[in-house]
Amino acid sequence: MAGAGRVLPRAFFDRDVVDVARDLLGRIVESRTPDGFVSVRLVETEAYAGEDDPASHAWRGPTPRSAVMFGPPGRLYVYFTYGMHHCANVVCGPDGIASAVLLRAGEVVDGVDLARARRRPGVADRQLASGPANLAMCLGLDTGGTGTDVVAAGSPLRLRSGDPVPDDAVLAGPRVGITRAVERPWRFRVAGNPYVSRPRRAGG
DNA sequence: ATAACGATTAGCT
DNA sequence: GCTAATCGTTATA
Repeated sequence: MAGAGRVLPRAFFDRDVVDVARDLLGRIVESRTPDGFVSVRLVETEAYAGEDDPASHAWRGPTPRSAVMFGPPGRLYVYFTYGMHHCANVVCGPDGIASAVLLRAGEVVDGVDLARARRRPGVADRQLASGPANLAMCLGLDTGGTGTDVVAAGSPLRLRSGDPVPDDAVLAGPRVGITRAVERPWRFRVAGNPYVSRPRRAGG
């Protein structure tokens, strides 16, 4: 919204996915749907580096589900998992290189009422978007959002420049919920921020 | 056609 | 810390 800065250009996403994941902290994701507007300040992300990354959905080449990851940067990849959850990624790197950043957590800064309505009743505000599935829920995203161009004018989901987080305020640690390539420290979060996905030890 | 499992979460011990 | 919930995707036959 006003004050959230300019819409991030496609070139922002057309870079090394690890750099993009770190640089997305402090940026604003905004969702505009028929039922309203919600915006979230990102505080936690993860990088997935495509065919070279055993933890990535793109690891063994394109499938119907992961096809969008192999396309141009700036598109959404929303997948359904555990029979009940949706998680949202933004495709990064040049066309043909399947990498993406998983949006893991954030602070709802606008449209809090709508975000609350999309979550179970009674959820604390600091937990509204704490976790990738919770964040996707706040934004009203499901697999139908896959392919959305977050750079296009009038897109229902866009990213704005917000206030970038300086490197010395960023913690890097292992990614969550994966069993392969666990050692790659490609989860990034804002140090000491209360809106990160559920309480974890510092440095983790 | 079928089986195994997952980039999770909430609730309970 | 442990586990049920729940179904699309993927691999295998």
